[in-house]
Amino acid sequence: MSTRYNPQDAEPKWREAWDKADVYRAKPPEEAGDAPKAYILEMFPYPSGRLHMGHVRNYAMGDVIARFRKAQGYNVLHPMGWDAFGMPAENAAMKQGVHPGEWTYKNIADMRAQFMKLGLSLDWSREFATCDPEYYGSQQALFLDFYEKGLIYRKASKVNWDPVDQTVLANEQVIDGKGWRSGAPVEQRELTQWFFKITDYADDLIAGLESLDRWPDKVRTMQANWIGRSEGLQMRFEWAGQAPAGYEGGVEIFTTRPDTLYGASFIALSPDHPLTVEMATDNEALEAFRADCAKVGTSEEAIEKAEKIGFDTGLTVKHPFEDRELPVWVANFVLMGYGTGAIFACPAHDQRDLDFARKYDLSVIPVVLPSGEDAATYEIGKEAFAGPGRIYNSGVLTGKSIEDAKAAAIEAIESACLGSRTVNYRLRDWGVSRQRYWGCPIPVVHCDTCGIVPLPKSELPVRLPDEVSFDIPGNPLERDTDWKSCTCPKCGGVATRETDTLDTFVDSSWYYSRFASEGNSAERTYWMPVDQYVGGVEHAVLHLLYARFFTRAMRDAGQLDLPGGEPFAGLFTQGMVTHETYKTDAGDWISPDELNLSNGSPTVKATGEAVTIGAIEKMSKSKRNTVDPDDIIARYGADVARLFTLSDSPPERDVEWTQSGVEGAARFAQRVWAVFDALPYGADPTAANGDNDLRRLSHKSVANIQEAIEGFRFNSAVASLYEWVNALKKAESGADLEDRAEACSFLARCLVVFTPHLAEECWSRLGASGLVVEAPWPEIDPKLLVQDTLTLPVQVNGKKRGEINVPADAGGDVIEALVMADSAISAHLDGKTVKKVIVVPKRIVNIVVG
RNA sequence: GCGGACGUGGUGAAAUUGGUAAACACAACGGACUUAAAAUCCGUCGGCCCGAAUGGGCCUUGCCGGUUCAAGCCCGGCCGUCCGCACCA
Repeated sequence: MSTRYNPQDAEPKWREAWDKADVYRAKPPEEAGDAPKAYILEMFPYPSGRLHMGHVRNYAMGDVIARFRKAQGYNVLHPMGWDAFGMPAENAAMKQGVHPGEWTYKNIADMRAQFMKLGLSLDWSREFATCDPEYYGSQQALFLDFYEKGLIYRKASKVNWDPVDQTVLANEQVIDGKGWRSGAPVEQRELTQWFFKITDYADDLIAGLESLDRWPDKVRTMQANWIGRSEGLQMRFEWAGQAPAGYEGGVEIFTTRPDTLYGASFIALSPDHPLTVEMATDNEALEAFRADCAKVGTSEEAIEKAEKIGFDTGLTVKHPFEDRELPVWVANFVLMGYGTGAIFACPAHDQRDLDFARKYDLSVIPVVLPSGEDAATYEIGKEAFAGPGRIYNSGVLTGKSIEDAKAAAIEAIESACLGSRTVNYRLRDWGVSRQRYWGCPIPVVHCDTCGIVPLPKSELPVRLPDEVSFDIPGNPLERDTDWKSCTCPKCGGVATRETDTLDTFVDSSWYYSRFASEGNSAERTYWMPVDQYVGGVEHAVLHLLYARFFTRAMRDAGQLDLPGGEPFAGLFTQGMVTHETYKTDAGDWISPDELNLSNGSPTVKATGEAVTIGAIEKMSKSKRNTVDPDDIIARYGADVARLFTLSDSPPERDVEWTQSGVEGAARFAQRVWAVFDALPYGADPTAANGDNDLRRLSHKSVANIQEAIEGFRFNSAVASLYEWVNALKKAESGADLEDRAEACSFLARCLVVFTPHLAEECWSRLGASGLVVEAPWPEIDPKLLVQDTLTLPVQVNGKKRGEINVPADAGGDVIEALVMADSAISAHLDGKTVKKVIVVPKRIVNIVVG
C-alpha cells in the first residue's frame, strides 16, 4: 500500500538531524586532509525583515553547488551573514520610533528563522552582521591601514547630494540623475569628503578582468566600460595673444584623436574649468552663461535634448603644427570631470564639435578621407565622419593610416615639449562619506591643533552611541555633542570625532574574507578566493568593483594573502522571480491570494470585482504580485519551493512563478516518494550488476545531472531527474530489485542537492546508513555509458530517411556497407547516382545523390 | 549614439564541438477509477497534406541571403525585444 510524503513532518525532523550531526561545519585546513577546498558564497542579504522568493532562488542555487561539491568530497565553506547597515533602519526609526539597531537585530532574528526552514547547507557558526561592533571595528582598523598606505584622502569636491536621504552618493549610486535608493533628483554640493583611491588600481582592475574566465562576459564588459580606459595625448596649446594670469603655459587638453590635429578649429573649455571660473569673476556675460549651463539637468533626456551652447572668450591659441590661430570658447558639452576639462575641437570628425561649429560658424576642416572619396571634392555636411580612412590635408601626417598618424602626432608633440602620451579613465575615486547614523564610524578625530588625526587601533572600535533621536532630519551624530567630543590622541587637547560614517558598500567589500577568518591568518589564505559567488547582476559595477578594489588594497596593506587580487574566481548572476500582475478597473493592484481564478474571468474573492491580468513583472510589494515563501513552505514544503525556482527556466534568466508550476513540482515530489515506497525492504543497491536498460539509465542520468550542474544548467538537471523518475516508475514491474535499489540509491544522492529533506526521507526508506547529505556522489560505471550498438539516423541529401543499427565500434566502411544494404534506405536512392557517402561515426550518415 | 545579450510549439523551455529540432514541464483535450469530487493513472498534443490503417510526404527555430554533404548553432545584411553606459573628447 502506498503512503504520501508529508513535508510538514519530514522537513523539521531532518533539519534537526542535520543540526545534531553538525554536518555543514567547514573543516579548518588542518583537518581537511587531502580534500580540496570549495568556498561557495551567495551575496549576503540585507535584513529587511522578510524573505522573498528572489532570496529562495538565489540561495537555492548556491546550495546546489555547495551540496554538489560536498558530495564530491570537497571541504566546503558555505557561510551566511547580514549586510546590516543602511538607510531603511533609520527610516524605520523615524517612522516607528524604534532604535535602528533594535529594528535590525529583530529583522535578522526573523529572517534567520525563515532561512532555517529552507534547509540550506549553511555553516551558521561563522554568522555575523556588519553592524556588530566586532565587525565594524575590524573595518575601522582596515581604514587606518589604508589611510597609512595613502589609499584614503579627504578633499573638498562637488558631490552628489541626495536631498531625500540627506546624504552624499557615489557616482555608481547615481542612476539616471537620481539617487539609487530614494529616486530623488540628485543635487550638486560642495563638501569635504573622504575618498578611497580606487583610481590607483584602474589599470590593474582592467587587467584582472582578463583572468576572470568564470565570470559572465556581460559583467566583465560592464566593468571595463565603467573604468573606461582610453589612451591618448595630453598637450597644451600656447597662447597666440596675451596669456591670462596663472595660465602662461597655455591651455591643457586631452584627446584620443591626435591624428586629427590638423583639423583643429577651436578650443573648448568646460563651464567649470578653473580658467572659465576665474574669467567669469569680472565678466558678467560669462557668469550668466555659466549659470545657463548649470540649469540643464543631468538626466538622460535633458542631455539628449540639450542644445550645444558656447561663449567666445576672445582668447586665441597657436596651432602646434601650422601658422594659424584658434579661438578659445567655453562650451556646455565639455565636462570638467574628464580629462583636463578642455578639448581641441575637430568638427569634421566629431559630431558634437560639428554641431557646435555649425551653430557658431566655425571652420570645418576634413583630415580623414574615407576610402572611395576624392580629396578634391569630399565635404562634410551635417554628419561628422568618425570612420576609418586615410589622413590628408595634414602636412607630414598626410597619407598615413589613423593609427600611424596618432603615433606620429604624439611623437611630434612630445619632441616639441608640448605634451605627452597619457591614459585617461572614466573611473573616479570612491567617495565613501555618508552623513548618516546607521553606518560604520570613520575612526579619525578633528583637532584644532593637529588637524585630522587617525585614532590608534587600541581605541577601536569607535562605537555608535546608543542614545539617538531621529525627530529632526539630518545626521544625529552631528548633533550628539557628548559622543562627538573627545581628546586628540596626538596632543591630548580637545578634539571632535568625525561624524561621517562609511558608505555601506564598504561593509560588503570585504565580508567574504571575514567569513574565511579574521586577520591575515593561514585559514583566510586557505579559503580565499571565493570559488563560486552567486548573486544579482545589479551589482555588476557597484559591489563587484568595490570588492575587487578592496582585495587589492587589503593585499597591499598586508591584510590579505591573495596574489592575483581577485576575490571571486567564479561568478554567477541569477535571474529574478517574476509573477503576473493583477489590477481592478479602479486601478488597484490585487495580490494573487486575493484572486478567484476558478470561473473563467478572474475576480476579487472578497468583492467579486473584475480583474485584468497584467504584465509579468519582478515580484514587488508595490505591484502586490509577491508570493510569501512562508506560505509556500507551509503548504508544499521548502523542497518544492526550491525545486520550482530552479526547474522552469535557466538560472541566469527570470523564472515566472505560477501556481500550476509549483503544483507540478509538488506532484514530482510525491512521484519520487512513490518510487521509493514501492521498493520492497531489504533490496541491496550494491548488488546490482550486469548490463540492462535500467542500469544504463541510472548511470547515464547521474552523468547528465552532474554535467548539467557543473554547467549551471539546473533546469536541465531537473529535467533529467523527471525523466529518470518517470522511467523508474514504469520499471517497477519487470526490473530486478537490486537494479531498482541501485537506481533509488543513486537518485536519492542526486536529489539531495535540490530537495534535501525529501532525499533524506527516501534515503532512510532505503535503509541506507548515515545521512544522505553526507553521502558521496554516486560512482558511475563507465562501461554502462557506452553502447554496444547504436542507432544512427540516415539522411539522403540532408533529409532524414531512416535509421540503422550498427555496432558501436563499426568503422566508416562497415557502416556504409550496412546502409547501402538496407532496403528501406535503398528505396530512397531509386536508381539515382550516389555521389558521396558521409559517415560521421556515432553521429549520422548522409548519402549525397545526384 | 556606443557596448552587450536574446528571438525555437498555446506557455516556460531542451538541443554546450555544425549531425534525428521541440527532451522535461505547464496548459489544453480524450479516457480509466469513483455515487460524486479530489487525488492518481493511461493516451493525444508545431503546421499542412495523402491514406481505411500500420504508415507516409511536405513545411517549420524573427526576416533575407551565404558557407557546408549537413545550419536553431558559423558568416553578411535587415527587423524586433531586453539590459548596461551615455555630451567621456
